[in-house]
Amino acid sequence: MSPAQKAQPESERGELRRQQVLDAATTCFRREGFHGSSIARISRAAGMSPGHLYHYFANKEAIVEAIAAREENDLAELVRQMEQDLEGGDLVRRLTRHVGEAVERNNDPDHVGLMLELAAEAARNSAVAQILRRSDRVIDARFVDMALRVGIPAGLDEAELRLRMTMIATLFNGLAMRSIIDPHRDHAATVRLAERMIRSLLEQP
Amino acid sequence: MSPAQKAQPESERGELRRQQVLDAATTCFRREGFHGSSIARISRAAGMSPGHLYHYFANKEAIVEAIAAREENDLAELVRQMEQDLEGGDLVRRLTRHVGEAVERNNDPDHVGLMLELAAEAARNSAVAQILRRSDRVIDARFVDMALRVGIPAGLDEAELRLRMTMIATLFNGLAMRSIIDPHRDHAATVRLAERMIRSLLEQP
Amino acid sequence: MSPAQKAQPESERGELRRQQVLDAATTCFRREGFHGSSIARISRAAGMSPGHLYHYFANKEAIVEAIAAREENDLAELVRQMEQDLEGGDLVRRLTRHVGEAVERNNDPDHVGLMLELAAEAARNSAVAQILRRSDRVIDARFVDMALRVGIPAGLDEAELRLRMTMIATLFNGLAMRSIIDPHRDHAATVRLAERMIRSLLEQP
Amino acid sequence: MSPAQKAQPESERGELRRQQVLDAATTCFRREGFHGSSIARISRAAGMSPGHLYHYFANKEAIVEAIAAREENDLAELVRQMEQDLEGGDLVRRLTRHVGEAVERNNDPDHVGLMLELAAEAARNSAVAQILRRSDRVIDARFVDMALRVGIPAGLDEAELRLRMTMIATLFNGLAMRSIIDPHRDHAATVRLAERMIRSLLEQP
DNA sequence: GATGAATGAGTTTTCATTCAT
DNA sequence: CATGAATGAAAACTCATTCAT
Repeated sequence: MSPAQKAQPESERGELRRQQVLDAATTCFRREGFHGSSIARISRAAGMSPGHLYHYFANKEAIVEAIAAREENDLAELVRQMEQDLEGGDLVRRLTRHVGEAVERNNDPDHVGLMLELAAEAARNSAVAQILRRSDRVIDARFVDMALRVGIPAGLDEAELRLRMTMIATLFNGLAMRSIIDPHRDHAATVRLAERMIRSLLEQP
Repeated sequence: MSPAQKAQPESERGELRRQQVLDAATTCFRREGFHGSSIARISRAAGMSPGHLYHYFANKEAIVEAIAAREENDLAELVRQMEQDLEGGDLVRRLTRHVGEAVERNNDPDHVGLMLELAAEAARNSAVAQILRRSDRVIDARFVDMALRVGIPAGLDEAELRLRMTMIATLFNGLAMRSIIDPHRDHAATVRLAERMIRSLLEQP
Repeated sequence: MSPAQKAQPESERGELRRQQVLDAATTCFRREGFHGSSIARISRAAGMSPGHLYHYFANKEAIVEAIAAREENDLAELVRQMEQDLEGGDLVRRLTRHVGEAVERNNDPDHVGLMLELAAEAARNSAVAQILRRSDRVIDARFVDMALRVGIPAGLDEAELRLRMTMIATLFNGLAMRSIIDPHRDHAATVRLAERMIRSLLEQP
Repeated sequence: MSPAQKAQPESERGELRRQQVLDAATTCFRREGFHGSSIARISRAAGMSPGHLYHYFANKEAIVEAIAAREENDLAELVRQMEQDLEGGDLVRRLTRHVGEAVERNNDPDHVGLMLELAAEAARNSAVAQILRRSDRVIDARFVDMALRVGIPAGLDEAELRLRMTMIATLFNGLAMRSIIDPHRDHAATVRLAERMIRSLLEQP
């Protein structure tokens, strides 16, 4: 309650608490799924009373939606890494440099679990589906932007690039799903073949 | 009403009722998810009392497991079609002939919804995960069998073939997931690029 | 279906099946209590279908009552042994000769469990209470008869003898209850003190 | 509304509500037994919703256990009376002065009903059995303490005293059970004979 | 006599949500 | 802002009982 703390805009502290809830809920959802995570548990994990949680979210559904909005598209991290990559090279070289990590991310049961949870929810809940769609479009645009900056393979126009990028995203989605069925897959072979498939998408017009 | 007549239909009728439950549950699960489908609803959809449903399944979990076991691997239909395909040609040609239909299947919200539901469940429920893993291994073996009969690309041994086939399965899994986010995707382009990716996996050693 | 079998009085075979149910129910009740034993389980234990069980008993309550009626008073076995005892001696000597066994019976968790189950039921269910009361009176009469034949302690009339005998029964009931709380009690000491208490009831007018 | 004022009543109120549940459950259990008393009924009797009852008890079993813990050993009241008895005299005289009341207590259907219910439960539920055992040991120790203070009969060591005290407890347990079968027994005669049995345990080494 | 499929009310328990403080 | 007591409508599951065969 120091003056400094009080001077902090109300909304800032509120936003912090809101994020606390989302972090707690994310952890719970990963471990137990949406339906396995009660408000009581989430609020306890967030260090707040169940009643107070409703100060920040209208209902449980709103938490799910907020998490869906916050949860990044699978390619987001890949794009970020490519954007920050100073080594250069053409698009394919830049991409393949980070495939290994992307494959690894899609083998992490925590990451994959929440993704599947969200996808399954989106299949039945159009509000969640729209949220995911929106964040997909955002990362899509960012990827294309970056590709245009770096230089896109000869013979591809922007529309075709967009299509091919979508297939890369599709491949990573698939890797996520398969990690459930085949959690001990051969990492090196997976990376090698994923790279090959990506190259096949970008190297020839 | 001879014993023979009576014995047969009795057990058959039980099996029929069991399948009735699974069909009803599948419908419910697609629409509402596992946790959104109450036993009351499922039993009503199956035309039976909730109590009686427990004659056929020990608990809700057992229904989920039975559905997981019944639900075919994504490649199963593809392999079946290739096996029945009389037009011949090498492995790649046979495969690509059916990619269009496979892409279409993975755009069907009903099919995809249940698949995601199962995958999300498997991420937290090892019993379901094992069931999916088992049926994956079965179709895997069948695919390899067929490929060996048809003739596998030069330079690939069986182990490498298996790895590549897994990537094809992965791709279809990815198509399923993306169909949620992007349900109106360009079918023709998707087929074209999927074929290209598959070819990249099988045409070069 | 041989003539001989058919000649058997219907009621005899029926009675046998009835007893089968009671035996099965007794076993179940001992292990799981009345409320823990479902008709399904009892009928399975009796080797008959649940539906058919209702051929012999109107409802579950009727089974409980039949078992209460069949279940002997705690003193019944003691009296039987005394009646068959050829060694002779006066009443006290005859009694004390069998106290050890009676104590042992009241330490058997199976015997005691059913007894308590019946007593607890009787406390809330007057039909069962009356049944227990009736069988108590029967054994009571038998004990007094035997005592009169053997010769009762000087100074006791029949009414007083009856009262004292009741206290002996009470003592055994108490031993049954305590065996739950103190299952590893010192058997020898228990017998010694029980004998002493019984002697105190019968040796002095 | 100072913190101190607020803190105290808060936790006290919770304890009060908890006791409300136990009181309500005790009443229900007496009348209908454990298994005949549904949570719905208990919560209604406690003036609270079924859901809220689970704020105070993890499950029905926990209520049973709490009642078992609260329910005093049969001798507890007797020992209390003897401790407060200012008239003095030796152990036997002190004891016999309160036998009448103890017999009466063991004729009260409410008291006896719950006791039998607990005993029957303990016969199949080791958690409950242990609780009863523990409270038995406590009162046991208190009885022996008191006896040592008052002076124990010549010729008895502490171990033997404990054994005999156990037989007194056994006798009262027996009186409880018999009160179900023979609710209209002759009170005076019962007291007279119970005293005699107790005296036989304590007057001669 | 005998079966076991079928019912539906009832059980314990959980949980999102509200509200007095 | 914050608590947590309180609700009541579900949920999964059980079971005595009935009845067509």
